[in-house]
Amino acid sequence: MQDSSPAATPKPSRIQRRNRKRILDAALEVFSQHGFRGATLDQIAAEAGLSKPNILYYFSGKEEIHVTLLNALMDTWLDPLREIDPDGDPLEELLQYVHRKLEMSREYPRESRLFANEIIHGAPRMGPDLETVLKPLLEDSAAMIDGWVDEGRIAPVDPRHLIFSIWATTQHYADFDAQLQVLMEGRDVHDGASAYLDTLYRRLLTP
Amino acid sequence: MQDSSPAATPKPSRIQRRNRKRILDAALEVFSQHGFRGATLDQIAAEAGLSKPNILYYFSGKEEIHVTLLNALMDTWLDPLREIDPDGDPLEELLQYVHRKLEMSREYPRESRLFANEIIHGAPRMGPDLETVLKPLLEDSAAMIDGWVDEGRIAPVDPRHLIFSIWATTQHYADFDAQLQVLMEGRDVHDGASAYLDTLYRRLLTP
DNA sequence: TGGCTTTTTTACCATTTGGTCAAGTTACGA
DNA sequence: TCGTAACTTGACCAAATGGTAAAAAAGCCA
Repeated sequence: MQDSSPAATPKPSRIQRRNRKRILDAALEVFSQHGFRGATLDQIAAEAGLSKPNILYYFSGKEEIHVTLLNALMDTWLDPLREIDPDGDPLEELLQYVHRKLEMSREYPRESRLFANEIIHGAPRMGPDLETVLKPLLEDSAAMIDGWVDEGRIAPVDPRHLIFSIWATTQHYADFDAQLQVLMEGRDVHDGASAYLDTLYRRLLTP
Repeated sequence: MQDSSPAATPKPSRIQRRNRKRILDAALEVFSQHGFRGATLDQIAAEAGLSKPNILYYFSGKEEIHVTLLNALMDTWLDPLREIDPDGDPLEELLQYVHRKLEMSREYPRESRLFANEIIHGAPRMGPDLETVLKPLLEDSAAMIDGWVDEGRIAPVDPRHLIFSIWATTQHYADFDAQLQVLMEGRDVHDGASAYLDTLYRRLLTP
């Protein structure tokens, strides 16, 4: 069942897989911390425990590493949205979505920052994916929510801005962590956030 | 009433003021678009219509330009929060704050992105300001909101997370503009956002 | 207008950095 | 175990970039 089509990549060897993974892990760390321009191949190489030319043996350049990360990210990042069950209880489904997104911000802050950084700078390497992957998914989700509103199962709300606000509020906890560390010194940020967001969206959506 | 203390900067000439302003304007444009590392002095110089060495005549280096921008930004950025009237109607005061912040995101998206970029990368140049300026203001505001809750004038809510969510939802429209342009192609983003956020926070806070 | 200060430019420099290349070294199937 | 392909590395390079030095030009005031 493995790939065997003619023009495709032959077959990644064990070493290939191991080193590509090392590189991508290291690159995620470095890119999410310093941004694309701020990151250097030397840093990535050091973090990965490989030499710089060796990294360029596995990837054609800095750009390709970055794009690979972004593409891989996109899917996992949107999974929670896909997992919303159109047949479930609307309020609970949406609240669960909020909590899953918040959880992702805590589990994968580097991915969140990588993504935020890319968008802030005009999404120069994500244009196509935004259009072909994100947009259709947003439209589907919006239609679903609109349906729930029409049935009177949640309070009337603009579905797109609802989704934007969920993205904004949950990812904020990953992207602005440095600020929160200063402002919430000592307090448990995550538990407070979870409770607050639950209240926020429950009051918004309860019919 | 002008400055005349001994050790202070003598007196900025007309040319000084004009060129420093040009440089800061240009730097805001370039930094907000490419980030600190991604911006080059040559770009700033071109944008400002000055030569690179001339820029270094007015600022000691790239770093100083960036820090100057960040400091100037901090104050105007927090003004809306300071303008909340403790004696006004709580719900209306908070909603007005939301709208003012949203307005700032639309009027000054470059400033928003500059700030976001700095925080995402760990706030390496804003640590002190966060602690001395932002934190006290947050604490004051939180106390005020807590007071309103205790008096039963707004629904119970965690004041700090409330403020965080206002920051997140409003600034999102500036920081993630590239994404919104793709997703909301054609639609009027701002009007929708204004109406949505009004609903969101009204339902959250109405006692 | 002459002389002083402020401003601007031309020509450089040192470092960083993405990327190349050819010469090793290692893994692995026959 | 031998040969070939896969992998790794040290030595380099060219371009980009932050910054400097000193001379030239422009303002400004008496």
